[in-house]
Amino acid sequence: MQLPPLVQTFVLHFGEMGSRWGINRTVGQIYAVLFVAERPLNADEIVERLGVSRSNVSMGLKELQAWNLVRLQHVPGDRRDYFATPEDIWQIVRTLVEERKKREIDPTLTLLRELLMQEAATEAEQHAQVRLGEMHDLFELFAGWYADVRRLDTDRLVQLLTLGSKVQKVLDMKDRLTSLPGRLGGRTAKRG
Amino acid sequence: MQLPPLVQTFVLHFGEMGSRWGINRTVGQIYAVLFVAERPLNADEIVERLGVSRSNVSMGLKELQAWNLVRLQHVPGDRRDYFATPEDIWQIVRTLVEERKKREIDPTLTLLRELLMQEAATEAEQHAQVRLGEMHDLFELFAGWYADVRRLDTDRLVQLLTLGSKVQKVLDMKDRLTSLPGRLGGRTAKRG
DNA sequence: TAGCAATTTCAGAAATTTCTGAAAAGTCGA
DNA sequence: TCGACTTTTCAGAAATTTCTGAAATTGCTA
Repeated sequence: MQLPPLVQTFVLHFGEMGSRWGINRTVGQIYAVLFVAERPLNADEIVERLGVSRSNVSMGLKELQAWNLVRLQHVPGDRRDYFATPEDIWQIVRTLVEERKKREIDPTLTLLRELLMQEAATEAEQHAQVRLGEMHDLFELFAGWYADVRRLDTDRLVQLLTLGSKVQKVLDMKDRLTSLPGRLGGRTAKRG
Repeated sequence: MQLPPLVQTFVLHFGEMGSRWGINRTVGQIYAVLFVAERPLNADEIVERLGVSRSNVSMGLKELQAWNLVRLQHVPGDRRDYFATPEDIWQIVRTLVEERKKREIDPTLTLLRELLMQEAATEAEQHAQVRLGEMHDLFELFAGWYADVRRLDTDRLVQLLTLGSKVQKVLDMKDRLTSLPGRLGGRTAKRG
């Protein structure tokens, strides 16, 4: 691995974290290298810096592009593909929110819907369906939340996160000023 | 695997999703079985339903307890340990928020702090530090957000998620009624 | 302390994921 | 169309993670 110490530490850490974020080590490292790079890099430059195989970098870049976490660019007079992370760090947040929804929420929501349509034969299944109903409502709430957050522009996103401990106060305020639709406590919001 | 079809489908799916959520298949399946169960189950009952080894269930339960996702109970006159998922599904949300922070945010935040303390020798390292500074601020914002959300009671949590497409409106409202601390756009909020 | 029931530990087996090298496919200018 | 350069694919190797069975440990009762 051919990197200044400070950068190397960051890249290695990001590689390890990758596995906790659903991407593999090399993909995490590639992202990290591109994130701190002063200019777009081509695949061979990444190979050089990380000391992994060319094919591994190729696959990693493909995955990062699928996640919309890196952008393909071209340098005039150079046929090779160059890659960079989007300049706006907030774009990353929006991307991650979107991908998480797609990978972690939506598939389960689809399955839960199907299971709730089925006829429960036994008593055990009936009880299970009640529980699955609760989970369905929870996931649906999350799906909506993620979808909404994704649509926020950067300023609003920053605001939302900066609210911090004031979330409580703002919710109180909202409470006073608007009427809430439907029932909320206990069983989560009722479907259909 | 000894389960009614509907439950089996759910359990298998949850096992697969587990890997996307940073837990392994069996751990996901154990959680799923407990979630739909009508009463607390002991380890052997879980072994029976899932068809995995006793030791695997033991380790899985240990991990779920570490995550605070299952609770150990005792049945009078029975020496065995019984396990159940907390009755309040919103407790799960709070738990997951907390664990995500602990596993995904905090370690990176710590590292970034350290790297920002270091003296940058080269120009490349100086540029890297600027980028790491941006990432640090982002992670700090997230850490604060997670910490705040974790503290919300169930009603507020439901409210927050139910806001849905009204997030934008509420932020506008907040904008008008309160003064915002510090700078927000462009470079994320400045440190110390 | 012995004897039994339950749980935990852990080394190695099995399964899965990641990575590589070699070959194939794509792209461009002449 | 050829040839040089670049990227992609993919079968098998390597690494990692998960799972198991056997043994050790814990805890209880007598």
